[in-house]
Amino acid sequence: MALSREKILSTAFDLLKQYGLADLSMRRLATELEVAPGALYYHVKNKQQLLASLASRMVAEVEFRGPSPAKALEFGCLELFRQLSQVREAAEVIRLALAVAPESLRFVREAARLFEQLVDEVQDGASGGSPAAGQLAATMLLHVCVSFLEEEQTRALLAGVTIAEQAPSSYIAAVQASIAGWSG
Amino acid sequence: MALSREKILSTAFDLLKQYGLADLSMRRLATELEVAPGALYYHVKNKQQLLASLASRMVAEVEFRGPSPAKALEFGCLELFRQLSQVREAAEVIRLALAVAPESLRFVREAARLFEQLVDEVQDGASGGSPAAGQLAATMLLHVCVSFLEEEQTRALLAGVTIAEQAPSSYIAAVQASIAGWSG
DNA sequence: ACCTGAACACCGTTCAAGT
DNA sequence: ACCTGAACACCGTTCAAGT
Repeated sequence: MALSREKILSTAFDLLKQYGLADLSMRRLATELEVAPGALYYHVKNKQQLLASLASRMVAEVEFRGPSPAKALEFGCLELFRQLSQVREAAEVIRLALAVAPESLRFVREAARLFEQLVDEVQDGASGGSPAAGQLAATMLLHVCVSFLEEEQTRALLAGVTIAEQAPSSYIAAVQASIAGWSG
Repeated sequence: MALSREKILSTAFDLLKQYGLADLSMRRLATELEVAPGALYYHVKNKQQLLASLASRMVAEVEFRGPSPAKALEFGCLELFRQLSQVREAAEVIRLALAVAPESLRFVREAARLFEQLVDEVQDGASGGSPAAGQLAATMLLHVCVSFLEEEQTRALLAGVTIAEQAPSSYIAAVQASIAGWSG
């Protein structure tokens, strides 16, 4: 089968899950795909862009559902934890994308929208929270989520146990604090 | 002058400030110090430990002062911004230390103590917030601070301007939200 | 005790040349 | 259009040998 951007991305994802970020090199990826290193650069611009695309894919399926903006945000964060818990070094990859192009992440766009609704609701005038503030809150929330996820993953690694898919109470507390702090 | 751990650390700090993390390699550092690369390993265990020590030094002088725990925390975060604003890639270096050994950072220990006081105050019984919760809140706060600092630094870099030492309102809002969310 | 020289096992990226 | 081969300019870390 010929090389393709899609094939590169999915193999990179497998490598990340199995061996971690340190072993996800362009050369290792090329070896895995049985091509020369240079071949990759015909399909992706560079390693940074590849990792940003990987981040998008990692959070692409997270959905926000709930009776209120606050509940939907909380739900989305729990979904996020479930989907990233088994992905080694998910935090670093997400942060890279957050630094380079936050709006490229569906999670950020959705969460920003919900934060704006949340502020509208609390202030219950209609003038509305500014979109900039919404995006700020959304990136903060994602930063908090991945930081706590990372802490749990590190803990699990050191303890030699597999991490639960269900987010621990400390994670939930941090998420609720972040949401509450923003809508107060 | 003979090589020493101290000299290595301060030169590494200079390199970080001037050229950024990507150019802070063990080999570059050795060249700057006019020694062979291997010489460094007589004084530091490895690059990771060197960066963790650098992180400690970067936040060592931040002090928390104010009439209440909440105000002191806010003050400390503003101090943090001032002290890190001119340090390129401060965020990445701090996060590394947070992942490896959070309690090695004075900032985390102090903030944890203040969060415990804060919770005691609000609940105004004396039984006390657990130390684990305090440290959790402290690491979250530091994660939020460096994430927002990073965002400002990136923005300034793209705009081609030098970042202000005074924290912007978005930073202050994020800090207040984090503190408020935890004491609610 | 402290440092050098040299090696080992890697990196990301580019680019002429081939098919 | 797509890929190889080979190079360029680097990495972190180790370790025998020297002073």
